Amino acid sequence: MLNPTPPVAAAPVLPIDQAPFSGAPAGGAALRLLLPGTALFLEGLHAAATVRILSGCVCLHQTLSDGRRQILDILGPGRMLGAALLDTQPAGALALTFTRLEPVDPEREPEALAGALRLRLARAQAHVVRLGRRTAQERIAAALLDLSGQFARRGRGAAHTRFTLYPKRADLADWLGLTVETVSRCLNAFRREGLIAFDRPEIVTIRDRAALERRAAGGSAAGNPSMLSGQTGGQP
Amino acid sequence: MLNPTPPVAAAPVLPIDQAPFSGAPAGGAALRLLLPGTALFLEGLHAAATVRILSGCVCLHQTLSDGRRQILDILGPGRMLGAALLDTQPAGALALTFTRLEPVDPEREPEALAGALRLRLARAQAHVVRLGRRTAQERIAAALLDLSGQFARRGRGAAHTRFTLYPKRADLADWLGLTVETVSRCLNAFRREGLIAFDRPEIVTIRDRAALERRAAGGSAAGNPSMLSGQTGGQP
DNA sequence: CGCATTTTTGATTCTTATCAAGACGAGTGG
DNA sequence: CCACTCGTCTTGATAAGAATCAAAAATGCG
Repeated sequence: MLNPTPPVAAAPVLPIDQAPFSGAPAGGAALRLLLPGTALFLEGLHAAATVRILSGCVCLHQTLSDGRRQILDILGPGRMLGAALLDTQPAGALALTFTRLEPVDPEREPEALAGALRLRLARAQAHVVRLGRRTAQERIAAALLDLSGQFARRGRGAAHTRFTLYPKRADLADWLGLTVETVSRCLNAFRREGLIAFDRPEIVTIRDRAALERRAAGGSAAGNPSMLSGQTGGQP
Repeated sequence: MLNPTPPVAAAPVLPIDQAPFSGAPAGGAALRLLLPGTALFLEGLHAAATVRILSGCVCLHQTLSDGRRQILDILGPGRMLGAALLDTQPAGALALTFTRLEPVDPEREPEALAGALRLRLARAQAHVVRLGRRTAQERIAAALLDLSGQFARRGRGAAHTRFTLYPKRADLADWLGLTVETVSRCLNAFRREGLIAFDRPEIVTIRDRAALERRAAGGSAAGNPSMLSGQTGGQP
């Protein structure tokens, strides 16, 4: 079990409040725009830095001693990031696309911070469930549902089923404990079966959400209609 | 991927403040003693109930729609359990041995509660790392180190290396996303190699902690000395 | 266009789940 | 005390799933 994902073509590692492309919007508080691939240096982060994602996508990850990388969570708009949400473990964050951040003052909204912490825990536990004794297809199906919840913009009325899959195949692999090849095979299997559709690998459409949910819950191709599991989060 | 663990020979499911064998110790606050196999009903738990484990062992678990069970965490003395630490997900707790609980007043020690929440998150993330793309032996090795940290009573001076493995093989399997057979095979492989020792399956001695740490970090039998990973928690 | 990255597909190997059955221990009842 | 049962643990044989190895398409960029 090896073959660490080759070191990401790393953008410069920056302390969280020196991210590139800073802007100063109306309110006076600094807004930040991150380039895809920008790494936020969160390990020895000083206390007060907490931000909220306005748009884009960030992954939280941990690099293991043997070079393997484990992505802990993938965060979309509305989710928070920073000191209090950071644990003792060495961890880092990486922008997966152009991402806008907004500073959060923990004094002004302590509730939001506590809520974010609970959300992180709930999602971490949901992810444990996704990883424990589940097949590759179950994991991928659950991941697609999770990400669609975070990144599909819901029109009023019916939910849009098309969304941008910001994490690349390698990111999904590192998140779900699989290999790039397996991720690709599963996605294409789902496409052949008509559960999802995509022309370019990054734009995914969910064609049969119910079937995907069955897959995520352990139902095989021949559907076993049962309650769905997991799926925590979504846009607040 | 199936074969749900057969339904645990379940003890009665009780609201957390009606656990059997209640006692009233000196302080006036109620102490509770749980029998092995006692299930604490945590799903729709009303707000104020929070307890601290004084002795024994409790596992937090989630039962999936298809009957499979995922153990989220295994808690030893000092760890807390209850409302604020409980997430939206349907979850339950199970005493794995005789367990004494002490009620905690969130008003009197809000810090402890916040700390417990952070510890839970840190451990959940560590567990994600354990489950993601790691071999059975790596998972078992990491689990043994974790549990020894929580359950080996440290004499002053050198740490004791013998501890009670409260979770049974089936519990370990449900925790680590493996099967009972694989858990048994790994433990016996470690024993044959002299990393650990046990006469009865429940009393384990760590004979070569450094080697176990290498295994947990991904080193094969032919050791690759590298930094250890994971292992969060321990007795406070 | 040519190069680098990402994605896809195929062939093979390895790990672990699955299926099956035996060993051990503790508790029960004759 | 022993035969019996039940639950747990162990061990073996086989098969399914995913990793690995290898290489070809697709995509994006300078």
